[in-house]
Amino acid sequence: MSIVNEIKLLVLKALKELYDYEATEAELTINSTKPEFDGDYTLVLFSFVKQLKRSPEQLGKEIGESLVKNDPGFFTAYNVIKGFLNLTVADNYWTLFLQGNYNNPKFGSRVSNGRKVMVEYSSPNTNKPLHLGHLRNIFLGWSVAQILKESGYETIKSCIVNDRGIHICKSMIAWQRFANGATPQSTSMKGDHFVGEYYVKFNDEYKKEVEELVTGGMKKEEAEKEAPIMKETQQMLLDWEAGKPEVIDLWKKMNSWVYEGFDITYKRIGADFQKMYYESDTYIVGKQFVMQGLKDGVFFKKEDGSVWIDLTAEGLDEKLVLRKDGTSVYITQDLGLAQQKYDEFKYDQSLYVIADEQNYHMKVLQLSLQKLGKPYAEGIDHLSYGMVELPSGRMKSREGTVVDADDMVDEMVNVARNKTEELGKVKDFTEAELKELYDTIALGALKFFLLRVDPKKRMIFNPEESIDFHGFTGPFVQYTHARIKSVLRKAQGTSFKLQAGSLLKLEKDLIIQLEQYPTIIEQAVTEHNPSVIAIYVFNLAKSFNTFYTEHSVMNAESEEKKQLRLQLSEMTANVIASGMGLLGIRVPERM
RNA sequence: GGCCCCGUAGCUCAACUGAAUAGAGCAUCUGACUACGGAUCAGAAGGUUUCAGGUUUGAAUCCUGACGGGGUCACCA
Repeated sequence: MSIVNEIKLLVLKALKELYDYEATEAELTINSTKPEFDGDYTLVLFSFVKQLKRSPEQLGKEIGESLVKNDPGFFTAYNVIKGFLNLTVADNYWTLFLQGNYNNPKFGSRVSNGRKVMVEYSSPNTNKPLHLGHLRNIFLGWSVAQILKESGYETIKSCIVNDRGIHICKSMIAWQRFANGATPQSTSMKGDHFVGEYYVKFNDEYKKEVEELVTGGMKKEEAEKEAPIMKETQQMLLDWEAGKPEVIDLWKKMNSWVYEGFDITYKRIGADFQKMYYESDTYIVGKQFVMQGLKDGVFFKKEDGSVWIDLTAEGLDEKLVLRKDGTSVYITQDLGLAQQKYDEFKYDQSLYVIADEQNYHMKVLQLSLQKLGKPYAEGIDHLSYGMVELPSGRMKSREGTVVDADDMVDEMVNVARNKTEELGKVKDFTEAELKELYDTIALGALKFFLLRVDPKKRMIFNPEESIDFHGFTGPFVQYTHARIKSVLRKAQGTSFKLQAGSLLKLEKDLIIQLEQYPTIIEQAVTEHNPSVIAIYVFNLAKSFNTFYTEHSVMNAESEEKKQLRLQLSEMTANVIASGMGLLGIRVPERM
C-alpha cells in the first residue's frame, strides 16, 4: 500500500474518533507538501469545514495533534497553515522502506490479475514506408502494452496491416509502368522505401495527366476521374478482387518487399506483435459479419442494394457498412476484425492505438457493435493520440514533408555517435559495444521525445532543431543511470545492511519520490498514458543529480551514511531502469 | 454549417483531475571541475493561463458566450 493510502486510513480513523464522522477515502485530498513548507504530505481541510462546523485552523490542530499522538512512530510533527495540515513522516519509516526495496529490480510491478487486454498498434499501409507519425503510434502502443503487462495484465499486441485497396494498387500500377522490372535487390534499396517511391511516382504521373486533361478543356473533377492512370488503377482493384493471378502475384511480390523493409525497422526500434491481421483477410470476414447483421435486422438495405446502420438514435448519422456493389468499406473490415479478435482471444479489453482523426470512426464502430448486442463491445477502448505536426502544419506526403522513420533513427544515431566520440568516455568499447550504445542513446532520445507528451495532445516536431540530449530528454536520464552505476561499481563487495539514523533533506526527497513509483504506474495504467512515467523518471533523475552534487556517496560523513546512500543510489538506478523499460528505452552501464 | 478536441513563459511541454506564490526543459544571462562521471549542478530573468462573464472558501481546471487553431461529417483507408 502506498503511503498516501496509509495516511488516508489514519486520517479516516482520526475523523471517526474525534468527531464521530464517517468519511470516505475519496473525500480526502492528500498532496505532497510544497517545498516552502515543513512536512512531507498535506491534508487539505476545507472540505470538512462545513460538515464539522469548525474552522480550518482548529480542525488542523485537532487532527494533527491526534495523528501524532496515536502514531508517534509514523508521524513526528505537524503544522497548520491556512486550511492545510502539513504532516511529517518519521525518518525511520522512510529508511525502512528503502531497506526493504532498494535491491528489488521489480519494484512497482504487480502479479497477474487474470485480465486479458489486446493492444492494436502500428497498423501501416503497405504502399509507403513508416514516418514520424507511425513512430509515435508504435512507441505509444508498445509502451502502453508493456505498462499493462507489468501491472498484471496479460497482453496481446496485434497489428492490422492495410494491405489492400486502391492505394496499394497505385504503387503497383506505377511499378508496372515505370520500373522496368527493377527490384529492391537490383537497386539495393530497403523494400518499403522502394515501393514508396512508386507511390510517389504514381501521384506525380496522376497530377500530370489531370493537368493535361484540364488544359484540353476538361473540368478538374472530371479529369480526376478520367485520368488514364486512375482508370487503370481502378481496373486493377477490380481484377484484384476477382483474384486475377497476375495481379495477385504482383501484389504478393510488392507486399513482401514492404514487409521485409518493415521488419528491419520494427526490429531496430523494438516493436513486436503476437498477432498480425491482414485486411485482405478481414474484409471477407467483415462482409459475412454484415450479412449476419442484416439477417438479425440491425443493419438495413436500401433500394440500390447498399447496407446501412441507423445511428440517429445515438446522435450520429446513418452509416454505410457495405457498398451497393457488395464491396466492403473501412468500417466493414473493422467490424469483422473485432469479432475475429474476440473469437480468438476472448479479451476483457481491446485497445486501439489510432490517431484522433478517427475518433468518429471508432465511436461508430463501438456503437455498431453495441447495437448488435456484442458483449465485447464494452471492452473496446480507443487510445486516441494527437498527430505529430511540423511547425508548418501537418506532414503531407504529397508535398514531401513527411519525416521518414528510418531517416529519423539514422540521424539520431549520428548525433549519438558524434556526441559520444566528442566526450571520449568509452574509448575502450568494441565496435559492437559502440554500435549498441549509439542505438540505445539514439532510440532513447527519440522514444523519450515522443512519449514525454500527453498522448491525447498533438505535438509539434521541428526538424531544424534536432532532438536534444540535454535537459528533459532520454539521454539525460540514461546519463544519470550510467553515473550511478559507475559509483556502484566502485562500491562492489560492500554490504548495504546498516541503517542510518536521520535523513538529510535531499536524501528524504529522493526516498519520497521513489516511494511514489507504483502510484505513478497506476496512473499510467488508468490513463493509458506513458508520459506520466517519462515525467516521473526525469524528475527522479534530476533529484538524484541534485543530491549527488551536494552529498558524497563513497566519502560520506559516516559509514551509516555511506550505506544509506549506496542503497539510495541502487534503488534510484533500479527505478530509472524499470521506468525507462516501460517506455521501451534501454539504459546503459556506461555512456 | 453540425459535432468533437485544443488555446499556459520567446519556443516545446507540466500542473496529482478544484487547493497554498502556475512548474520543467530549450534558448538568453551569471557562476561551479585538485571532490564518487560537467551528456552535470547552482542561480537570474521570463506569466493578466486568448478574452468577457458566472459558480465556489478557493478556478489554468467546472458552466455560458466571444475570438483563434485543428479534426471530422466520403459508396477513400
